[in-house]
Amino acid sequence: MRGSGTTPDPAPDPASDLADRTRPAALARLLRREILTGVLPPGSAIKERDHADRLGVSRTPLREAVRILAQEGLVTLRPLRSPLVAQPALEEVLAEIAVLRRLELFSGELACANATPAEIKAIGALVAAIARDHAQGDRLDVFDLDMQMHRAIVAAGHNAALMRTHGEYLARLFRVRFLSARERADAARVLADHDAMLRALQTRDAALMDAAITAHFDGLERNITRLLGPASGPQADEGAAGDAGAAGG
Amino acid sequence: MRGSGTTPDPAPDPASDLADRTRPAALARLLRREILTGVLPPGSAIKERDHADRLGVSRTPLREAVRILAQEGLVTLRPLRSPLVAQPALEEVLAEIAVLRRLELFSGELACANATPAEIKAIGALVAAIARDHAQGDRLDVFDLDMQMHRAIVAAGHNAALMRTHGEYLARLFRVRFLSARERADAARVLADHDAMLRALQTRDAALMDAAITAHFDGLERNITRLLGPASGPQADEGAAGDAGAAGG
DNA sequence: GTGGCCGGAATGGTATACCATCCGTTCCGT
DNA sequence: ACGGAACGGATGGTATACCATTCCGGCCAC
Repeated sequence: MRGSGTTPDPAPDPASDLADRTRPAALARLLRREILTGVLPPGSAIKERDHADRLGVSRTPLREAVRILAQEGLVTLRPLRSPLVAQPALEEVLAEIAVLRRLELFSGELACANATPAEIKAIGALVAAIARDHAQGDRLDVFDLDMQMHRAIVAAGHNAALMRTHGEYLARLFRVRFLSARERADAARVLADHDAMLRALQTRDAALMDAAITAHFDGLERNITRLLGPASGPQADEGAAGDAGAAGG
Repeated sequence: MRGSGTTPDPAPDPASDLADRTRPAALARLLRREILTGVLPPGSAIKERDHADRLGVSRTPLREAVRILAQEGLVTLRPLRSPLVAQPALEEVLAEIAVLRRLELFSGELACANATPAEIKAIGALVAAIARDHAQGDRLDVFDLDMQMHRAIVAAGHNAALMRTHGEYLARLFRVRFLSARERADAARVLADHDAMLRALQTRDAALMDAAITAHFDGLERNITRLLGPASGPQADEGAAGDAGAAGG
């Protein structure tokens, strides 16, 4: 394409799937990563000129990238002022988790009703992969696979709108879910939840699915409340996610 | 043709307040209106140069406006090709309605738990206003008030994320909900549903709220399936919303 | 000493010129 | 006569110059 470009643009990104082709999407991915890993701390300004220059692109595509991140909730736009890296309060995060919970509960119902054998099989493979990687302590892979699994369940519901909205909430809560996934205390429960979800699909047991998802989200809310609740209100947890994610760079 | 002051105005941004002032937002509102009223029919291309010239702005803000509409689902973007006015299939519309139903069910639960007396009173006023206007045959006012009421219930749940996502779905389904609202056959049921919702709030009766919302959406799905199901598929219903939308206010 | 006003720098918003890609058409070759 | 490759127009994507607004620092008046 453009000879001069030489954007780093490497492959491994946990968050998004279809973003490969357009430049704003690639920039959004890059910035998203920097936000989620703490390179761009919450509350910091994203000046168009600076970052466009830094990334070797013009302001136009960078601007679009910022808009994408804004709609994902990772940055907040202010008229005539620099966009800021979002700094969601615990209350707002919990509100989003509550919605995500409902979305996944709905997905679970739909999946139990509509999932094809092939989809169930694929989800089973993901569950197995998660358990395997977890045994090896590969937290990042586990996190990625976990997200894939949840996406697969939603996809198995065969509701395009639900998939889209669910994906938005996953992106929005990426950081917070990452923080929760670092907690290994409840690993056994998480794996049990996954297993229950799989069995629910196999037996078309909507009630079991509901229970498993509920347990999963109860755990997530518990972790988040503990991690963000007491100490950190505004100034989140910088170093927390920093080392783990920064590896990609 | 449209009076300047009296925009029906789907107002798809319940959460973000800053939508009024910026130029792309204003352009998006304009284009949204043209799409929903059928001036820009589904499937038609939105050429940046043409519309920018027509509206007397440059391509840059118009481009942003198109992106806004794309995220609302009213237009579909294609890489390196003109954006198209979206042409959702019945299946996709039903999928979105299914999600909206879940969002409102959740809202209903939250509202029953968290609504303040003042909020309940305001919702009661809306219910009364709807009944009154309906008796006078003022369909457009009814439609607008109905949307306000649903928004108010969601707002009474005090979950900002839910309000935002709910607003997105309302905007996305604006046209289809409008079509349904034109049907007066089930008017009595609609009014009964509203009354039941209000009573549910007043008595904090989550089960009743659930039943009322379910009935409401069953009716919506029935209407939509009947209206869009047999004949129209791809080429929707142009003239339908065209003249009616003009009067709003 | 303090408060208000003014001016310049910084920065997002907009306009516009240029480039890359896609599509329809045409023209050549078989 | 038909098919494919090349040309040209149309159109979205990108870069960049310019404008408007905001913020901040310093100056002046009180």
